[in-house]
This record gives sequence, structure tokens and C-alpha cells, in this order.
Amino acid sequence: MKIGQLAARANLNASAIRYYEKMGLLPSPHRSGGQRRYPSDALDRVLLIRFAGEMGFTLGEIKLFLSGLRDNAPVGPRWKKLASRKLAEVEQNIARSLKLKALLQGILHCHCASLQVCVQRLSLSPNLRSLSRRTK
Amino acid sequence: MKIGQLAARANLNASAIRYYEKMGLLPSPHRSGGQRRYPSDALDRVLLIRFAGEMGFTLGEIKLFLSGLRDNAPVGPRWKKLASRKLAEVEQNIARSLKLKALLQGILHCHCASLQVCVQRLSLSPNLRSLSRRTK
DNA sequence: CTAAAAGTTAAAGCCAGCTTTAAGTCAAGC
DNA sequence: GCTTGACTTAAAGCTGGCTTTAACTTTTAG
Repeated sequence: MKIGQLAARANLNASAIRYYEKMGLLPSPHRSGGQRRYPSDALDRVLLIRFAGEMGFTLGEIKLFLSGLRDNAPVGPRWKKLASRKLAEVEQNIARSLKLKALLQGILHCHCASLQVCVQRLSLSPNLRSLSRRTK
Repeated sequence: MKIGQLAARANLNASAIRYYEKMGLLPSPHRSGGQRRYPSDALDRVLLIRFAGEMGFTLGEIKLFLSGLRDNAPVGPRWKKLASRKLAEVEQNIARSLKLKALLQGILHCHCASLQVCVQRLSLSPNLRSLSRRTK
């Protein structure tokens, strides 16, 4: 299979496939006249990568658990550890989003004179002091 | 107030304040000897910006609704529109995260022979075909 | 045989929201 | 008056996950 066909089947660009290879997520396939030829199971691998990506794993993390993944290897402890860490992240994200939702609804339904009053009335100001600077 | 003090009170870097100004979110204050001097209510504005940012609004969106925000202006229809759009986004994010959580738990608790089997067993493969290419 | 389509590479570009850097100017304490 | 710290600017850098570009080669259809 040529790269374009693989890409079409996985519904992504050929450049993404090359990128995965460069990042070490896909083994470099053998070539015919300089062009990549993929075995058919490469599609599964690509789909698995996309799936993990959709689950919020970074390419680095995916590379980590793929590197220990043989044909029919069992779901290993390394993967389980990564997955439970990711699960915690997802749960945090959910909690945070629920708070956000409540805040937005609160402000949407309020009849305060101004946004600033709203924010104060919802006791958000104290929160504000603790925000940001997260990058340091 | 000098920029450093404002930054300290808002708990962010002076560079962020300058960035907000450059992006049109903060009015450029008058200067003494080339240096910015802020009125005390600038802090409220900065905190409001941060707050909105934490709620998931982009700086562009924040600029939009700040541009119609006077001292004690009522919570305007423009802001309401933006907020309800954002609310929908947040709700989508929650729904998506809940799915992710279920998937991760499913895989974590399964006893499949391999990840690939897991993914297939959880009927994820069909989903996979419809993923990505979102940037086009 | 030829032209177009698809493949190749390395390197640069994109997005947001800043931070960092470089090379200066200004303010405050002793 | 001098040092140190805070301020100024424009421009470049950072993160991640690719895409785009440019210049070129290979394959394929007619």
C-alpha cells in the first residue's frame, strides 16, 4: 500500500503519516524506488494512534506505550499506568468544565448591573487572585 | 500604579499586561517618563480578562465584549450571546470528556488479549474512520 | 512517450498566549 | 552620584501536531 492509500483509509493526510514516522510512532516501511510501501496492518497501527490521540494522549505518550506493543501483546502495566494517569486528567477536566458551566449559567441568568458586580456577587474575585502564572 | 505592581496584584507577568494592551484588551494608560502608570481600576479590568480567559474565552472574544463594557454597563446582549455560545462549547467538551472517561475505564478494566482487540471489542474502529481531518 | 498525479526531502509556517532576549532608559535608595 | 532594580521596545522563541512550501523524482494513465 502506498502512503496516499494508507492516508485515505485512515482519513488523514500523507504528511501526518510521515510525521508519525519521523516521531517514531510508526516503523519506517520498506521502499520501492524510494517510495514507502506499507503492509496492510499498518492501517491498524495508524488507527490506534489516532484513537489514542483522540483520547487525549500526546504523541510522546502514544510512542511510549506503542514501543512495548507487539502484535498481540497483552494490555501491559505500562499502558495501564498511562491510562489511569490520563483518566485522572480527564476527570479533572470534567470537574473544571462543570464549574465553568455553572459559572456561565450563573452569569447568564443574573440580573446584575454589570459584569464586574456579577463576578463579585458570584464570589469569584478571590479565585481570580489564584489564577494564572501556571506556566512558571 | 506601575506595571510591576499591577502585575503582582493580578498575579501575572508584566509582559502579559503589555501583551493585553498590544492586543487591544487594555487601553494604553498615560505615562510618566515613558513608563506606564495605571489607575487603580485597571486591576479589575485585568482580573476580568483573566477570569474570562479561565472560562475558556479567547482573547479575541474577550476583546469583543470588553469593547462594549463601560464602567457600570449592564450585562449586554452581546456578552450574553457570546456566553451562551461558550456555554454550548463547554457542554460539548463535557460530553466528549465523559465519553473519553468511559472509554478509558472500559479499556482499563478489560481483559482483552491486546489493545487492538480491546479497541475492536469496544466498537471503536468505526469511530476511528470518522476522526481527524478536522483541520480541513 | 508524455503529462499529470503522487511520491520524496528538509525546513519553514501556523495557532494562542504569552515569555524571553537584547539593548537600552528610568527611578529609587544609599 | 552611583548602583541596582524596574521599566521600555521590537522581535524571536516556545508548545504540539501537524501543514505547507519548494524543488525534485517516481509512477501511472492515455
